[in-house]
Amino acid sequence: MTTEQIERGARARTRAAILDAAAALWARDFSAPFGAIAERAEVSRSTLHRYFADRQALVDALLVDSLDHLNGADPESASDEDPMDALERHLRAGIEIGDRVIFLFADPDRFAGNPNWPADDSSEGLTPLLDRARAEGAIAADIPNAWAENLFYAVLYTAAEVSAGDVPRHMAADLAVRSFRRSMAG
Amino acid sequence: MTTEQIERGARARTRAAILDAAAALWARDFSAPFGAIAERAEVSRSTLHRYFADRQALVDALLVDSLDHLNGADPESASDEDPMDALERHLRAGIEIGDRVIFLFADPDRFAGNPNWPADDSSEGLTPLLDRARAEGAIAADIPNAWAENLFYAVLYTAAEVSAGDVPRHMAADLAVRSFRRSMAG
DNA sequence: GCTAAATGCGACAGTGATGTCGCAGAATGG
DNA sequence: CCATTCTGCGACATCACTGTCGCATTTAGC
Repeated sequence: MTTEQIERGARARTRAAILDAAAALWARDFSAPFGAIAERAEVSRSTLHRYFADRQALVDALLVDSLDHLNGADPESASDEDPMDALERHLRAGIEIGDRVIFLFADPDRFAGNPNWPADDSSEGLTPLLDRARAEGAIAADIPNAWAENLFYAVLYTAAEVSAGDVPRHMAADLAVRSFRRSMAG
Repeated sequence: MTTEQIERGARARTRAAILDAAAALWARDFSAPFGAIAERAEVSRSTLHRYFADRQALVDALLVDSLDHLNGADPESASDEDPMDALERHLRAGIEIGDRVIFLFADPDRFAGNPNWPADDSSEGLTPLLDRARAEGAIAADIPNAWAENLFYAVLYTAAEVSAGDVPRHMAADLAVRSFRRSMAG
């Protein structure tokens, strides 16, 4: 390969395959060993180590990659958009990349202390959208953000879960949206 | 100790303490080592091994114990009880034993192939209650059991999760009940 | 076709968890 | 008070995963 920083072509594809494999396995079992990830990605363990020197490197890379997926799959909402519609888009986008989301949120303190993990101050994440939705009455006043946000990801998680079974993904997504909207209603 | 099968007294308490410790740790990290569980249970690793010969033995014991908790904490509903009320009692009972529930349902195929894991045939688990609730109109006709059941445990999981934080347990339970009932409404 | 990069294979030592012991002290029950 | 049981401590071999090599082979670029 050339000396450029940004990988592309075959190398980028291999890297993506490894991240996909890691997300798929670590979503279910965060203790899945490197060997299993390599096998799933159809690379040798040696190659995996050439892309990611150690476990921490792969965890970090998958963390930022998953966050990119989550944000990138869902363009920022216009400030005049209905916040509940924005949440719905965010939910549907998340279901499309289920493994990444499960990896991110399966264990709430998996990335505690990781500099790449977004701090959960009130200006980040879902909070502004939830606040706006509550101001509009789409979320009942007595539902705290902690519950709304956790339930959001639980519903997302469930949809990703169910669509791995016999419920088609689009149907799971519809059910998820419907369940979340009704859950939040006052 | 005598030769009786059923343990009681101090030995039963030690056993229960170990199971509690395992549930608490494994709920967050299933790869938590035996040493950590022993420490949390305030027993030596040797003693832990005297109660449960190997990891699999403890996993199995915790599985059946958690299922017992889940079912036992919730007396069978009278057949004339409103099915949605029965589900609510089941949900509230589950939240009381959050760690056990998280341990049971954090990874849907953690116990795949385990003979103690209830087969998901339609005559078991929540299915009869869900069917009755749907017949009464408390659950919309177009919500499949797969979604209802998975969402039930997701809501339960979320309540257990949130009540480990700054939301008091009774409030989390109320939010969970409310969210589930509204999610299912037609 | 030639060169350089990328990959697979196998080996290696290091590490942490596991499961098994024996022994000595503490707790328990008659 | 004595015998039995339970427990903690530390040692031990074993195992699986990890991270690092060197070398041979394949692949890709010019």
